[in-house]
Amino acid sequence: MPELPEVETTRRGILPHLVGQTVQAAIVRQPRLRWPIPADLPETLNRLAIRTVERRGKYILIGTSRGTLIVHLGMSGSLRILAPDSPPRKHDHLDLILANGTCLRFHDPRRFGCVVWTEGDPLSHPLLAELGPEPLSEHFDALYLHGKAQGRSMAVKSFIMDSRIVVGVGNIYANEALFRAGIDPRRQAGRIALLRYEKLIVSIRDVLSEAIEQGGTTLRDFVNENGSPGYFQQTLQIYGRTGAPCRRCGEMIRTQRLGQRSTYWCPNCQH
DNA sequence: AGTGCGGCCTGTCCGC
DNA sequence: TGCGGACAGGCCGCAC
Repeated sequence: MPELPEVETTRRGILPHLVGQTVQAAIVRQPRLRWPIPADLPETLNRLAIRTVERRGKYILIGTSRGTLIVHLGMSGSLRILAPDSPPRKHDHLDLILANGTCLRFHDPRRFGCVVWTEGDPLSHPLLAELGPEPLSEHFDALYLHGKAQGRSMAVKSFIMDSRIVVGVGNIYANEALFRAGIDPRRQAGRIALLRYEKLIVSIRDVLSEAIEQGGTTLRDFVNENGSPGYFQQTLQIYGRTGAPCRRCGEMIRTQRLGQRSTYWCPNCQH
């Protein structure tokens, strides 16, 4: 399930194959994603030059001479660079064929992802306009997070997973970061001291950048742009380890649904 | 305004 | 072996 590190890994992987290329054709096999792919997308993209491949949160922004293709991988999506004649497989919903013959292919079994076209400033698009700061940017610091948390009663885990607060912290990394920071995921966001938010900021940054270095976590669905799986799941400290001993203190790891999401914590290490 | 939940999807896994 | 059901989860949109 692509979280920010997987999205960033994908972006870096496809970028050199796309920038400077021209779209020769677009093939839509299944338009019904989270939002339908417009029927005229192939026509719109025809002969456009790709200039940039950027990321905002978990959205990949493919910038062209006329507008931007906003791609979200949802739960199970992937973007891969393929040879011109690669036969499509199940759930290969969209191809962009480039002038040099290579193919950018969007694959997404669960179809929680999206491919949206926008002209004008992509950051002003409704999907992106309300997003919070990037977790790896300097704007994301303890003063900001602590300030935003004032008066908020929701669980801190739900709070850091809110993309208006900070982008790119999905369920796996929220669990991992809170474990590292020693914070109980159920604790109310507004009842955590500045100093502890300092620790949480560092944990979120570390967990995400380590995963980016390693090429992104793989659970079941993620395949990186080369088709080979990542391997960060081996280093997970808390996620999915219900009933297993805490790697730090040996206490049995607990689990509970929090805001419809599986939540894991060590009752001894996290308060 | 803040909070919490339903719904969208399919593949995988488990129990019968 | 087949089958139903639970589960996984990002994020929008809605109801309270």
